[in-house]
Amino acid sequence: MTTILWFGLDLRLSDNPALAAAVARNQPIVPLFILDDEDAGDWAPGGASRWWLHGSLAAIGDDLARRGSQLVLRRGKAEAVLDGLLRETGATALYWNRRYEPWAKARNERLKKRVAARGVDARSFNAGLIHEPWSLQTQKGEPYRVFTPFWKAQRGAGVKETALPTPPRLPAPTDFPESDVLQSWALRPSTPDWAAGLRSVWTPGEQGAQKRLRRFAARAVFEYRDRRNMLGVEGTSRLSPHLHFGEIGPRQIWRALTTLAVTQTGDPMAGGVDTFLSEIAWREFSYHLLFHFPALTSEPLRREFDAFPWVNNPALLSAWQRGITGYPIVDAGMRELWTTGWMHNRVRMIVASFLIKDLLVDWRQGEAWFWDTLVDADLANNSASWQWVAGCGADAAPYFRVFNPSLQGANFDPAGVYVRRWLPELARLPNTFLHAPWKARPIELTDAGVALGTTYPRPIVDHASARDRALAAFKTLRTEGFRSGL
DNA sequence: TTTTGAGTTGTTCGA
DNA sequence: GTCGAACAACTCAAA
Repeated sequence: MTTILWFGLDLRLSDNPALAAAVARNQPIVPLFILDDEDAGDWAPGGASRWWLHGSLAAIGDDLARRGSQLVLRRGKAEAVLDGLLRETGATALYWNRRYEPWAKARNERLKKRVAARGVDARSFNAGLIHEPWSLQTQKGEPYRVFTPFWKAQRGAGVKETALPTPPRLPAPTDFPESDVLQSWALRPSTPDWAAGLRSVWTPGEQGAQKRLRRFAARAVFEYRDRRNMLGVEGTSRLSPHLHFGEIGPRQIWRALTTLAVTQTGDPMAGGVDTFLSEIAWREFSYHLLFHFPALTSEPLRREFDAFPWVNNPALLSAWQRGITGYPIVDAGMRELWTTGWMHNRVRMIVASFLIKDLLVDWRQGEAWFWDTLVDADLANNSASWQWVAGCGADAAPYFRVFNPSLQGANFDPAGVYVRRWLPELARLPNTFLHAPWKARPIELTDAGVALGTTYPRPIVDHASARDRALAAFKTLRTEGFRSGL
């Protein structure tokens, strides 16, 4: 009467519906994780995500062991792995929390039918979203295409479900099935080991997630509205990778912050809570879009962008990736990404705008780079956000919104803390020129130890003319409307 | 059915 | 230095 509990992007024991349902069944549980790269195809986790996944699996493995259980690791196509394991264990139930990536959704629906046909109680639950993508809809019964009405609907609906407790023990089978050794999956880099910067910043796993939440709730959330765009301070939650892997759920965050705000002020949305939860809602909106418009990952939602004259220039793309564009705020961001697997949200917009509008490089190239380098790489968020900046997505940025990198730097990093942290070669430049070194006089560069073109690059494009070029290119588009959902 | 108000994150220009 | 307008036109959501 064994239950197989199949983990995915829900690597936590608290408030985990599939786990709670398995425990309630009161039969032996076999916890399982499948490394299903083949199923995921192009969207198998990238390098930074794999590093995180290793840590997260190790953490939940330990948590399960402390509760008398054991995480079973298998690799391959999920349907084949599950066929085998159902046979090995004679399990009569298979529970998991839902995923929404198009490849996973299709696979799991197929799998559920197949397994259920054999008499196995196959059930899926919601651990990853506040509301299922099909449960929020406009009055006409259609998916939302604009964020604000979506957010109003979501806020109005709130979080009804109460938190599910962490089970103190999981009933164990007499024997656990064989498991791969985590190390053998080689999810972490070895030669070269580029993960030192990641290790110094992040603690994958449920406990790391709870710690981040506590830290954010203790202080930063109440200043979130004012400080989230300040690059020199830690004004954001840094919960994104934990959320992606489901080490914490959005409902847990919602409950924790609204409860805190009520206690302190009587208003559940007080201070920065409303602003922060609207960012959580952006994540939900991205999933909403991905669910209803699965082409989101690789095709512009607005059809007219099919004809956009993107520039295929590997040298420009490479300069952007390596953080040698000559625009300090862009280069600082790209190096923060490379070093830590994460980038401040404001800077993500700046570098994305630069790639798309200043370099006219196809947004999908940026999407792919982020996919490989971000520890929080998330198919819904990544796709929706790149489309948003490119102007081809839902509720997209107007075409004339072109970020000026030196102005953005001056506005959001006025003291140069962020740029100096990631570009030490510019550290001695005075603030006046830090975000536009090409404007400094030779003597000022020399004094700061900067040799443009040698120790730090000259700008690879002139922003003013690049802006004009982008505006001209975007103007050629004629509205053709939304890509069909199917 | 028709109408209406609104739509995450910006920049530049000219008064 | 500061401020408002212009940068398009369209689509979405709801009344």
